[in-house]
Amino acid sequence: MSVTIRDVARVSGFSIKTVSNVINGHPQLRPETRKRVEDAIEQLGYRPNLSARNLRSGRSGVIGLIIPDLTTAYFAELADAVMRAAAERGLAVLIEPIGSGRENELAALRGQHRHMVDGVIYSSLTLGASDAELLKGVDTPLVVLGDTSFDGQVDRITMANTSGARAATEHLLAAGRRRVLALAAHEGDIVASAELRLAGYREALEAAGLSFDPNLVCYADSWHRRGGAAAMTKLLKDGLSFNAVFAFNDTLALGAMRVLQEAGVRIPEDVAIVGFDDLDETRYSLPALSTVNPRRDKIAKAAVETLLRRIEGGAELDAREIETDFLLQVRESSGGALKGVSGANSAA
Amino acid sequence: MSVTIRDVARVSGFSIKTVSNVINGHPQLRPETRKRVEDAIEQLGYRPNLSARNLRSGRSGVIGLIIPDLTTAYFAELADAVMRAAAERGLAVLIEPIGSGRENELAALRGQHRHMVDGVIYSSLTLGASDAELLKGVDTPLVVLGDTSFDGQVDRITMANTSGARAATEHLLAAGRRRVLALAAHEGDIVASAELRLAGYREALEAAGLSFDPNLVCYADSWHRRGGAAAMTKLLKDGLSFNAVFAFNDTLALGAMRVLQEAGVRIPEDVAIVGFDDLDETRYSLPALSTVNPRRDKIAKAAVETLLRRIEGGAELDAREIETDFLLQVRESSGGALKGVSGANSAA
DNA sequence: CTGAAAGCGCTTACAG
DNA sequence: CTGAAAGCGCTTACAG
Repeated sequence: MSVTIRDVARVSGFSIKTVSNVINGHPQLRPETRKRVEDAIEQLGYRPNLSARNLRSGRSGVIGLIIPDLTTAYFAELADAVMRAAAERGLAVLIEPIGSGRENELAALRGQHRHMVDGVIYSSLTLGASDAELLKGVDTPLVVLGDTSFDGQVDRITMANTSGARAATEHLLAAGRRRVLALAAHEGDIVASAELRLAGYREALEAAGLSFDPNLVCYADSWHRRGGAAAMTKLLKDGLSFNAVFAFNDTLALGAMRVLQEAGVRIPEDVAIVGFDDLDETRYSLPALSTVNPRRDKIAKAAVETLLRRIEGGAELDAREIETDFLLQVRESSGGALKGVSGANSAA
Repeated sequence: MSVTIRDVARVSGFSIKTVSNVINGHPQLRPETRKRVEDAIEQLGYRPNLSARNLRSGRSGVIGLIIPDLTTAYFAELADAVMRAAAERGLAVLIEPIGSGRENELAALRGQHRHMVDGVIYSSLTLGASDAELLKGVDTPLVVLGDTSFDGQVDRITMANTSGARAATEHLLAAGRRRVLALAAHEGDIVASAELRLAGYREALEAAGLSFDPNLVCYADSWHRRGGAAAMTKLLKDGLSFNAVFAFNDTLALGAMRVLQEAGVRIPEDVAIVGFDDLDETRYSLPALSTVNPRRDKIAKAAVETLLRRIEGGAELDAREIETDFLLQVRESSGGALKGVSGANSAA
């Protein structure tokens, strides 16, 4: 019923092979031939059948994206970025939300969609360095997004946790704040990124000649708004003194900011705040939240490119690790008038 | 290189046809035959090649979901629900975020992924009744999610806008509040749902014997937090008197609530608030937001079932319109102790 | 540059 | 119940 390459061949007067050459953009074609074939394609409304093409080529043109869920802003925005990057390379994305927990993550690696996709981008929270063997055993091309190193055994894209955190802290210190609270969380196993961001925080203190005060490091019991709010409530009750906050992610920052404001603390006059992630909503909070933009666009692009390279190159290829740069997004919560600061790009 | 049905036939000692029968669960098979084939499948680790199956059957097992974007909480949660519903029917979902604007929406109907999907679920903001012809012209099976009626020409799933809004308003009135502000927005062309919700609001007033006061209907200039905040700021400045707010969506409610609290208004003591959508974050706001749960789970399930019916039944089938029910989710912002109220289910 | 033919892995009438 | 064969629409050596 639908138009096939055969119809195009018949109408254009050329062979199937020639039509195929036109479709696939082979260079050695007489312009006139190309033109006539294209006219026939246009006239018939021909579109290649992807199932057939895939059957032949062994590819599907679809990549998988494994994330915990789509309702957390962070992952929704990550998915959005990956879809855009994939679209640019003509790929479609099949999202597999797997819920939280280590078992789910492991199960996803053997998921049912594996046979529909050419490769998988896998945003992992719970896998650790000791799982490198496991990941190598996966026969689907795989790129991991995450902060845990797998000793160069798996393709991985990561964000500038340490340098981004350092820049955020330095920005607060540069404004004259000397008591910068570090607000982190333990929940889940995202510990890797918390450690890296803490390291950046300490680097900034050191560079400024300030000593590290463990009392200024606070752990919320979740990475969400509520966790940030609860932690800040406790800190205020305890009477801790500080004039700036570097929260390890935006939702912690938003929760903490909320509690500070309810307590009559002015932001940024009394306490300046910077978050991490640059979620869309940070632009709309009151005041707008300063934050570290981890360049999800670049992460997504690097992930897609790396996956494509792996799909084409096969398992023998050496694993690649890429760390993208960051952008310090200065908004109202930490000053306002300052310009954004660019981060350095480093790769391993 | 990979295991094919042929290998299974060889190892099991049966013909390809018999193996195929086992895979596709045909009933007329000797248990022993089935067992031996299944053993061979197990032993070889055979998995059907979907491209081949799709080429043969003309199906892909993938459905498309067209939404404006994935970074808006509402659509992220909708996408999540659709993926769950699809997974239950063995389908994968290809999300196509198309940005906002009528042109993008129209373009998406002819999108490049159309040939990879068996059908499309389309969450439309800007299409109107006059576009029914256009939608009928789409040759891909299509189910629309939205509040605009297409005169029964297109399969459509919609939520209980009017009865949900009525229940929300009645809940506020039942608590003794007599000046209930209706907070809506104009932006985009989501006007259809705004009108339906306003109708529910008016029904509730009427049923309670109260007259409708146009001054209590307020339009923000966007459906987002910021719009709700700006509108509420203006209302407070104008000195409008009210003791309850029914916001037409959750983000408007959250923005308004924020401004009220900053102005020292206690919630729910001074002003009770109810939103619409039951976004995940409403559970974590301070206070937790009461809201109308539009049962995205049911909407998604109905959409997938209806699409499957259309895919199998073809274009001759009569179009189906389904309105799902709702659940009033009473939380802290409007009282707290009250139980949730179930909505009636109606279908056209 | 172009044509005829094989084959990707599967399902499904058609015969037994 | 089961087997041999055709064909879904495409790409790609292989010959010209």
